[in-house]
Amino acid sequence: MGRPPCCDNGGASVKKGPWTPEEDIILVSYIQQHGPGNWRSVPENTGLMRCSKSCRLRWTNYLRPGIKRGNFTQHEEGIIIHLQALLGNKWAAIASYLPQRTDNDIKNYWNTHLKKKVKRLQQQTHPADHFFQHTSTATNAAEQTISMNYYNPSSSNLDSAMQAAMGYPETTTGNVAPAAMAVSKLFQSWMPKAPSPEMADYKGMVAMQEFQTDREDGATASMTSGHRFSSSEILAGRDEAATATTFSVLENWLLDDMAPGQAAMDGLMDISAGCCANPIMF
DNA sequence: AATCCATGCAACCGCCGCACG
DNA sequence: GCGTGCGGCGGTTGCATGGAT
Repeated sequence: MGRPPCCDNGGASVKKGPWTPEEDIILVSYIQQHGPGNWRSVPENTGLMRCSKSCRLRWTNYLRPGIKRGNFTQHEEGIIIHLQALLGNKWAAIASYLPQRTDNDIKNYWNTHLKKKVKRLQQQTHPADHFFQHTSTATNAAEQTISMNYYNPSSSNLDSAMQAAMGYPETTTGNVAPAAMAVSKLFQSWMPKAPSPEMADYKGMVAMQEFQTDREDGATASMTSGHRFSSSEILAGRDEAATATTFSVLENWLLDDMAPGQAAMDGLMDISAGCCANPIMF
């Protein structure tokens, strides 16, 4: 006996396709009353003819307070490129470092913009001299970032150190995959210190206390921004924030407010140097 | 003006991991 | 230990839009 479909909604037909403003309002007002979560009950309690997954997705990707829409900044672009190089297509993990952006947004942006940019630069870059040539002549931070991360610096210090730290055999030096895996594993161990989705929600709460959202949908905007979170909700969020404020060097680097290009370059250099000097600390 | 094509983005689908009984 | 249900994630699709021909 297989699992029943998650979205049969009690046998009623499930609506698909774009959400209407009316549906958005119903969903937002329900979440304002009950909070996000228990998505299974949302269609049942609201009368929305939508799959629970669809409700969750609509909330997290579009309706949730604090979401920043529109063009990505060069700084954000650099962060995404760096993290994609480190983590691979772990969009949720990457999004946790950009709380105002959704994983879907980041994924879309990568697929439509950054992937092409990376590919183009990979094709342009020559193996022998890519490193110094591109770090000195690339026209912006993102391109520098791409060339730093995507052109496999065979047997780079970073790769070697990572392989040593993670116990990879020396023979794998030069093969980017094990090193990338090692970096990924290390990064995963840091993930708990990264801003969590709940933390992102908390930031959203605070943001919504202070600003009127500029969302195009006026009705939805007024409903979401009109809500004021209770002091206990904010304090709960603040407690979590306190546990999340111990940033690692890498996080400081990623979230640094200095010029994006310089921050990315300096950060990468520091990490490489630190890692090679003392892989354990890294 | 009509058609074609590329692009961007919202939403869907299928799989996986975890919690729970 | 096993089955089930749910939430979450990543890949993919389909539609709307705008530019090119």
